Amino acid sequence: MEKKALFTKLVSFTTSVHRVTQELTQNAKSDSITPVHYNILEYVTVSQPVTPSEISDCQHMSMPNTSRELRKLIEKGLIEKISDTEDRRKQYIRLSDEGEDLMKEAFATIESKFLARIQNASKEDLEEIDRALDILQTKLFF
Amino acid sequence: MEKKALFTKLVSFTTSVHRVTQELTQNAKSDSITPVHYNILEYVTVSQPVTPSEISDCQHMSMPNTSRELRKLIEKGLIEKISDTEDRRKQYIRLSDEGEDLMKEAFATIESKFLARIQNASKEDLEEIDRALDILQTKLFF
DNA sequence: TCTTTTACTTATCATTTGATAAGTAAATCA
DNA sequence: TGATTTACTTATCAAATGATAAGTAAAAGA
Repeated sequence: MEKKALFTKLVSFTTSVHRVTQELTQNAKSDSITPVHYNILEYVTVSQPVTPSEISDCQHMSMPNTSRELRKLIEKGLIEKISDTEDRRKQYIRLSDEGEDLMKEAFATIESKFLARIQNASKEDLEEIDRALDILQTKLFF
Repeated sequence: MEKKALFTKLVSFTTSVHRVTQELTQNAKSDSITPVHYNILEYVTVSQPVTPSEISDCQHMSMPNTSRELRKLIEKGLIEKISDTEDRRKQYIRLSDEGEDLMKEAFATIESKFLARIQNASKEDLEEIDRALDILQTKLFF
């Protein structure tokens, strides 16, 4: 069946994506940052401001553990907590200036590795890649 | 610059891939299997037979830790170790029958979730997805 | 043959992560 | 107003993971 073959292809594809992502983010994650902390920071970076609950949901982490890790990140000066003015139970998390710097550096490292990876791609290749990303983003990884 | 935009697109794409992968493999990872063990088993499944050194390289795990985790998986009866007949320092790891069963079940769970995800896709969509996977696999995630 | 290298193991310790119970304060509901 | 729910915190314990030192046995090299 065709869908079965597609599934097999998907498995090796996601394996490759994970491998390449790991290669790209290797060393980008500044030392003294654990994987969990990096993932939280990455999520906050692209979605800020976010609530602890959202982080908990998205990172599949219990609220107590999320709370603990956020406290550690605050102690490291990488994120800030802001109370909601309307609902005082709610908190918003965003990067501190120091956190912004750290993530900017990380993304710069990742980007330069990415550019090295596609340096031999032609203009047509890049357009194909662009279109392929759009297709998979909308039709498979929504 | 166009490559910059492509990089931004890649970042949100890989984020989506990770999120969806996590959704698909959720619950597929039988309980009593840790993330590290699951990753090792997945790697062994698609690449067996593999040596401990290869697992160590691929999973970015030190040899001592790899050795320990493999011992645990052997104790659980999920993998087997076979000595190389030519080079007696070398070992080969492959799934045991029990391990095969476990991974078959895991992949079946993942596949059914995948099928549910693409159930509304037309034949044309599936062909587009297929082509897009090929393009990205060869031109970006090699 | 002697030295070095390779492949892997054992042991140990610190840190991270996961899980659970219990608690606070604010908002919502009835 | 009193009960319930929501959002989050604190505390604690067990388990998983990471890092390092030291060691074994076989192969390869000089």
